Amino acid sequence: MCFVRGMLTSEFFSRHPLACAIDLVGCELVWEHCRGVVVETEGYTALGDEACHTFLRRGAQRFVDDHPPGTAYIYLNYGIHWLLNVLIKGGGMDGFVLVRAVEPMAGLPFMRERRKLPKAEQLCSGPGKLTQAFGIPATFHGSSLCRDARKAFDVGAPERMARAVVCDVRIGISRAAELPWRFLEAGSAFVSRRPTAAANPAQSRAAAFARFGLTP
DNA sequence: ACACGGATACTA
DNA sequence: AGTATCCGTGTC
Repeated sequence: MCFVRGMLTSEFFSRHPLACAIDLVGCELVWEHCRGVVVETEGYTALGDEACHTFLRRGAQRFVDDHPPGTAYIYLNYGIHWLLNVLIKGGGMDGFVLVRAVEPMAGLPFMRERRKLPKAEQLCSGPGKLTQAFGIPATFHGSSLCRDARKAFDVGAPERMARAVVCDVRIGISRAAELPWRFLEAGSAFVSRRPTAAANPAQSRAAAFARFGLTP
């Protein structure tokens, strides 16, 4: 994958879900006046992953069938929090990437107004927090993140993309929770939960790909 | 430690 | 219509 500064296209989301989850770390999430670097993601595969919505929710598989890669999959969790996922499709294995944490870069006054909290480290340090901070509405569910540059993912700055990545187990799920499919920017203070440093050493993006047998 | 809260997909 | 489950957050 060749990284050129600019909005990510459907091509980016037409690879293995874990490859997309790794490469989204360091990219920027853009939503109107708000912008931030993605520092934590989780990968979910439509097949062989009991934690993926396609495993129990009939509508989820229909969603995969009916939408192109790069479509936003937004759902309500615990009756309170809206969680932003991206549909990954067309790369041999379909699935989703859950955006779990973002380091705010622009639009912080808007985020503080919606979050009612002052500390920048906690504005977007969780999947429910970031959708609230960015003001991403549930009505965007089913819309493409590849169509409008004001509501999209951008490739991050080179120095940001060069930072090490940490692989850790996924968080907050009861099924298939042991899979190390959570990816964090090494050393980030903006993640939802810090990884256990000893068991999960930081590694290069290429090394993370190699760990899962992925090809760039 | 616990309360909060609603969509989805079951059973009947 | 009733029940079980769910990829979380804030406050106690």
